[in-house]
Amino acid sequence: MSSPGPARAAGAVPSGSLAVAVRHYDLAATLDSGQAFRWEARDGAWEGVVGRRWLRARQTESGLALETPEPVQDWDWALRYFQTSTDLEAVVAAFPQDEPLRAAVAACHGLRLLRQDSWECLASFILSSTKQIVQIRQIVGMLCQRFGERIVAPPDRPPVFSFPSAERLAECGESELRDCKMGFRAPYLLGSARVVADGQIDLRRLESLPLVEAREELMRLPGVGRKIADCALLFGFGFQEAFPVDVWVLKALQRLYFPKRRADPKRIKRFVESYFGPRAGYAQQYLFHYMRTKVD
DNA sequence: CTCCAGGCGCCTT
DNA sequence: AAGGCGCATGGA
Repeated sequence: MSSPGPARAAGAVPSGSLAVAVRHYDLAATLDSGQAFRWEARDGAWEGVVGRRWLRARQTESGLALETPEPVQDWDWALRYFQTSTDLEAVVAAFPQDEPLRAAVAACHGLRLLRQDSWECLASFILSSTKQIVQIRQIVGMLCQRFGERIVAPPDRPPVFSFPSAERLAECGESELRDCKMGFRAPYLLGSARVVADGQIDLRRLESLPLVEAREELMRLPGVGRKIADCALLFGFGFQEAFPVDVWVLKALQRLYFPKRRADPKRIKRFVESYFGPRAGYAQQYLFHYMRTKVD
C-alpha cells in the first residue's frame, strides 16, 4: 500500500494529499459505471464527495492520487471507499471461466466496485427506478444541494453539500422532495427515510446478516424491491455475492448466455442464482458496464 | 411526435 | 403465484 514520496507518511502527518499504490484500477470506468452518482470529471481528475469530505481523485502511473481541501490525518475512509486493498486479479479468477465474462473483463480492465455509505447508496437507488443515469445524477445533486450540509471545498468551487441524512429527509414534506424532480419516487424516499430515522431498521446491523436476511430487511422499505435492495447490498453494504438484475444486465445475460432462445427473464434469474459464485456482484458490474459501453 | 429509462406497488386473474 | 399497468420526468 505504501508508495515513495512524502505521501507515504500520510498516516502520521496530516496532509491534503495521498498517493495510493494500486494496480488494475480504472478510476474513470469505476466512477462512471452507474454505481455512484456524485462524481464529475474535471481537468483530467474526478471530483466528488465521500461522506462529509470533498475529494479529488486522479489516476497515476502507480495507482491513485487523492486530494482533499484540508489536511487529513487518517485516510481509511477514502481507502475503504475506493476499495484499494481488493485484489482484483483474485476477484476475476473467481469468476466462472466463460467466454462472455472473459470478453467483459478484457474490455473493462480495471473496473472496480466501490464501498459507499449505505444510506446514501440505498436512497440513491430508490431514486433510480426507470431513470437514466444522467437523470439520477441530477436528482441526487438537487437533493444534496437543498437538504445536505455545506462541506469544505476548494475556494474556487461552487458550494458543495453532503448527501442528506435519513433524519433530515424524514422531516421533509413530500412536495419538497418532488421539487427535486423525483416524481413518483418521492413518497418512497420519504417513507424509507422515516423508517430508517425512526430506528425501525438499523442499517449498520445489516452488513453482519446473511445476504438473504439483509435483503429481506431492506425490502420492507417502501420503494425497495429485489433489484434496488441488491444494488444497495452490493455497493453500500459489501455483499459481493449480490447480483442486481436490471434491464441492462438482463439484456446482457440474454444475449451473451442465451443467444438462441427467446427472452425469458424468469429462467435467466434462476440461472443467476447459482451460476456466478461468491464474486457474483463483481461479475454483474462487468457485464453491466460492458453492455452499456462496449456492445453496439 | 413516440419510446423508454439501473422498478415498484397494487390490482387483477 | 403470476401477469399487467400506472407512476413523473426528461433524454433520445
